[in-house]
Amino acid sequence: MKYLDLFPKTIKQAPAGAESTNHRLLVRGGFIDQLMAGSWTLLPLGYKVVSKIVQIIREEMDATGAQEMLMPLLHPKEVWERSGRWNKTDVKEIMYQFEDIRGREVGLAITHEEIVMDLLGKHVSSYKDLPVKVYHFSTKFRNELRARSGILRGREFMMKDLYSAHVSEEELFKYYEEVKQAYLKIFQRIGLEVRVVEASGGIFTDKYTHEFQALVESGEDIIYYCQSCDFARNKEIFNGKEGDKCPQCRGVIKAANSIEVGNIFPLGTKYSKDMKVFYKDEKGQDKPIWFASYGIGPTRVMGALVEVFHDEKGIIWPESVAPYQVHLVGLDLSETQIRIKAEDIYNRLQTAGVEVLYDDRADVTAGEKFADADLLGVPYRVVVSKKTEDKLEVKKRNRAEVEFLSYDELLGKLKTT
RNA sequence: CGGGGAUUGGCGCAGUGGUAGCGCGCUCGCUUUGGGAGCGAGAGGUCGUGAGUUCAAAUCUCACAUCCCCGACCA
Repeated sequence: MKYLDLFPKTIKQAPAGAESTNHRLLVRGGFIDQLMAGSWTLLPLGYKVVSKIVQIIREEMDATGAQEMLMPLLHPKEVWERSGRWNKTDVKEIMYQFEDIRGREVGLAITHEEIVMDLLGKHVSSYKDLPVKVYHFSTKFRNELRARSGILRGREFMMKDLYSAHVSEEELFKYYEEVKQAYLKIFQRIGLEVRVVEASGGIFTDKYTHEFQALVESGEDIIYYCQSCDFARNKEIFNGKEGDKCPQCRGVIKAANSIEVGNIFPLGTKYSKDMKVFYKDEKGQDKPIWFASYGIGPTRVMGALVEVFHDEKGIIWPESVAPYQVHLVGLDLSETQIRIKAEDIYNRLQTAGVEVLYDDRADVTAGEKFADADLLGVPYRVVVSKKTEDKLEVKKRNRAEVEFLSYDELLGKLKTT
């Protein structure tokens, strides 16, 4: 991509009142744009990052045997009445519910348990039809009392939600563990350090659930975790304080701020019973379906990454989700030979399958180009100029030193990382 | 929904009663080119909305809207 083709341009000043890091940097870099409170456009750069996060999630979901599909966002009241959630106070608070022009009552998707149960009711009749593992990436609408923290808490956001249906509790928890491991792998690939934390189920279940919490100082959640073992609990269900002994291993409990980037819910047979969706076992008897749901918000993950990986100049993307691998900066482009060389490097990198953002602006000073490169946070900055002669000046975004490499040496470096 | 702050050109801001300004950005020209350049010339605003006070309102009063922050709530 040539810089001049990129939409939109970067912005020098952050929007007034934008305090959270992800808000400032993502807006300044042209990754996202705010339409109204809690409602964001993913601009081309932001969409690229989210797409990479989505692809990593997709690969790991598929690896568990789950199948991708796509469900509607406009839901009839009736399907939500079957679970009893349409009129639940805490659901009504966050669900956009309204009448269409014919007076039909509909709601915008806050989650899809009801829709999946409806599907199971139509398509699952025997134990032979189970298990079912389906997921989709789609928009969730939640009318938060207060949208905030940039893209971290919107009223409309992207979510991957996976649903699994099983014949028994044992089968359910076997798969539940498998998904938990898949989630850990996803966050590891994305570069986000997370803790698996016990938490309450909110509007989904009365049982405890597991949250995936990224440890970030600016996070709005507070978790207590053990320094010696994997014990961790959300503040909302932890009766203790920092410095206490771990109930699991007697280690020391620490408190930390965090951002919830994923959540898995072992819902049990509640939805099956509430919505009267059963399967027939080997004896021909109706049995409730064991059900679970699993969510990750790719847009929130992008925001969390910025909260974790940045410095005073801008974003520092992990390589697995960066919008480009190389930010090629051409300086002294008024000199024909240098322009030819820069374009040549650009073309060769692209042919080699490297994603390159090429700053080909001729009327902009070096300082401005470097500032943009730092802001956008692409992992490798490669400079072609008078000074670089027959080499390329390569600098990693997260390091201070530069090195002068040949094209082949650069390519080798990119391939090995 | 409670508390606080804000709303003036595309963005960031100044302007405490007398007919609106700065920086950045944008357009044109010239000069520049290793850390957000210089000079010159331009374009661009019924000052969030509505009502009120006043000879006169961006400025004072009231109401509303929107955005941001804190709280309650939450992927």
